[in-house]
Amino acid sequence: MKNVAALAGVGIKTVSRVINGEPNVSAVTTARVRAAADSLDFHPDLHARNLRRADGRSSTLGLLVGSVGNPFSGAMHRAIEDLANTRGVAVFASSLDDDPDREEVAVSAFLRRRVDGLILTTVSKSQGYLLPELRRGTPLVFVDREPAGVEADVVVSDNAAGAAAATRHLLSSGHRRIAFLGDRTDIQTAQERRRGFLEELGRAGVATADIPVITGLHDEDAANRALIALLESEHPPTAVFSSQNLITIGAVRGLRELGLHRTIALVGFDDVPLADLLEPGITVVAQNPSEIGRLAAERIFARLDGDRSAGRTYVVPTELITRGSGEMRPK
Amino acid sequence: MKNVAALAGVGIKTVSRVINGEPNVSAVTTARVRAAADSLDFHPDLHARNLRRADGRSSTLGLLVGSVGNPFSGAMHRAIEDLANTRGVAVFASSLDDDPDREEVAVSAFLRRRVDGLILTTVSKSQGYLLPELRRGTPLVFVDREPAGVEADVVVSDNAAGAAAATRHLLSSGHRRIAFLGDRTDIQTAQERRRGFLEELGRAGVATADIPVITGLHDEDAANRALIALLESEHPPTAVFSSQNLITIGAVRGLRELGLHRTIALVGFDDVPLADLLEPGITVVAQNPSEIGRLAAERIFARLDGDRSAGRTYVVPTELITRGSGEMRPK
DNA sequence: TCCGGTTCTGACATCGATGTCACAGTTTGG
DNA sequence: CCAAACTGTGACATCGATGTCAGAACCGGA
Repeated sequence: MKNVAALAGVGIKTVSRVINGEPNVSAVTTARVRAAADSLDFHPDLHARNLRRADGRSSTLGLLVGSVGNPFSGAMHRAIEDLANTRGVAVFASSLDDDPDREEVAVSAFLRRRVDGLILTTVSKSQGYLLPELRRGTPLVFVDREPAGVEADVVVSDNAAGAAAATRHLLSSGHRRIAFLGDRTDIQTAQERRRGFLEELGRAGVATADIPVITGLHDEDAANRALIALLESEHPPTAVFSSQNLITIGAVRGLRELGLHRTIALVGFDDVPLADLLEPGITVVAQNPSEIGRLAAERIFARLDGDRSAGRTYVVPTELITRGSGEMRPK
Repeated sequence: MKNVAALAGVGIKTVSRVINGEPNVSAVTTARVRAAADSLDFHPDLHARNLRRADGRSSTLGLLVGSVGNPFSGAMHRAIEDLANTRGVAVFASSLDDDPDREEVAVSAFLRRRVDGLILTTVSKSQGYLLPELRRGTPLVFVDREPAGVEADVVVSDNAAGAAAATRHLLSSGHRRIAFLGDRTDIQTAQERRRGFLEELGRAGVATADIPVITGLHDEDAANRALIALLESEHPPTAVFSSQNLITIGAVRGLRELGLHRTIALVGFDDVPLADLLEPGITVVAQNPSEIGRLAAERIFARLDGDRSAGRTYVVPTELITRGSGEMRPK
């Protein structure tokens, strides 16, 4: 900026005025400054500006997700970006791989960069470490999973209700022996989905004692192996509820390997790409990651705009999409 | 930092020394400063540091992709993030939706934030506007598509060779009338793939005059409709080469709608999730987005570490994965 | 005891911008 | 015609950190 000022033969403050469109600069001066800035390819330093500015905003958001490589996170990220873009806010994203140790490190990296707000998919046991930051006024929104030990805005899918709907769907086709394939139990949504599943069975009067409930599956392979073992056991289920997309894919592979994909019913939680082109198509309870992202960003910006209301939980509904795999009746 | 210094009863420079692990601070003072910093939940301001620091690095990278919601970009993003993480560098990502107007705006937003390097998927006609930045020493890596008017590192898939391999594969099954479904011709990779396709036909001595070459398809729907029109025409092709993943999906849907998915051969460029579970499985020429991302990040950091060699183009090989759809012979 | 060399520490300028304020020159209104 | 108000401009402090430098306290050796 100093260089621009020197080249234009004006004071740096006048350059600042031109760059920021402040009034009271003559047309001639403005033109001279513009020309100088262009010829030097000048881009104002947002961080330096932020340092002095009254509101101290960095026009930056931090996003913590499972992995930026996963479609659910990607869709959320995109929705957040779209809203942030309209305000000139840039988004940092960081992948956690559901590893609690990385959570606090990643948050700290964002805080050091003075993000205006944080949108996070929780992994660790407690988010108490965020309390000082919350008190400092940094808007916080938890997405996909509910936090522990912090009161803030939360945007989640209706996990229990979605799981219940999936279960009800299988029950209504006459299934009674429905296997549950679940993710690691330290993941909050995994618990919720299991709860929804079991409660729905309870409501239907199905004894849950000998229902196969398998948890701790965190990838395709584990799900695949678990399902095969189950189907080869003495009392195989007639239907399967796979409570996460990778698990669903693992389950589909397992069913195909045993040639049972037209025999055993399957409903998955979370949509899977191309699920409609498989034979049979995979029936799923779909989440709405774009809507989750959009809402989260909306909350952040509302807080930045001065909303001081108490933290609220926003529940985004899930949708049962029937495609064939979930409508087969028990043999 | 001033507050920490006051609370610990030392000068701010001493706090700076403790935070940065500089030598010559007594154990007692260090402990006092640490305690004060903890009790105030102090996070040093990276931007302020960056302002004064000799190297002027912001520990930040800018990434421009098609869309953070698309799996190809996601995989690339993830690989870049993983490498960046090992150096404490955070990554900004921005989606362009292949819209040239957004490119320069997004780059400018990154430049204002003083990113240490830029990794970009080019959309606009010319990247000449980046020359001043390049001269200034900001490392630039172009990924997926080659730039125009700028000499820098480039990491791309072997588009022409991949397309040629796909074409060869179809030719070897006896197909002669192979349709080409392509993306917008202003996208550089789309051109390359078309070139690879046509050249391979030429090498095989197939007259390209009456080969259906359709371009300008940018989404599933357009591809779907184009293929259906083609198959219902007077001289339908016996095989299809769909040169991009959304086009492949649209083509698969088209074939199914007409009941021709076991009759017309199909090879796609770019892998598609769950392609192996379809019937028939989709034969594709797969790219390696993780490797592209990894290489790009590696180049950026090499430049930051002082590599001054001339810009080079790195070509990441593609891989033909046969799954059924590409191995059907013409009827 | 005194000297030179460490070790520890803080005052101050600085990075690139903005906020405040003072000041000169130009209008405007009575 | 002069005071008041407005317009256009730049000097300087400031944001939160680090780099420089100088000074105080302490050390060991002659």
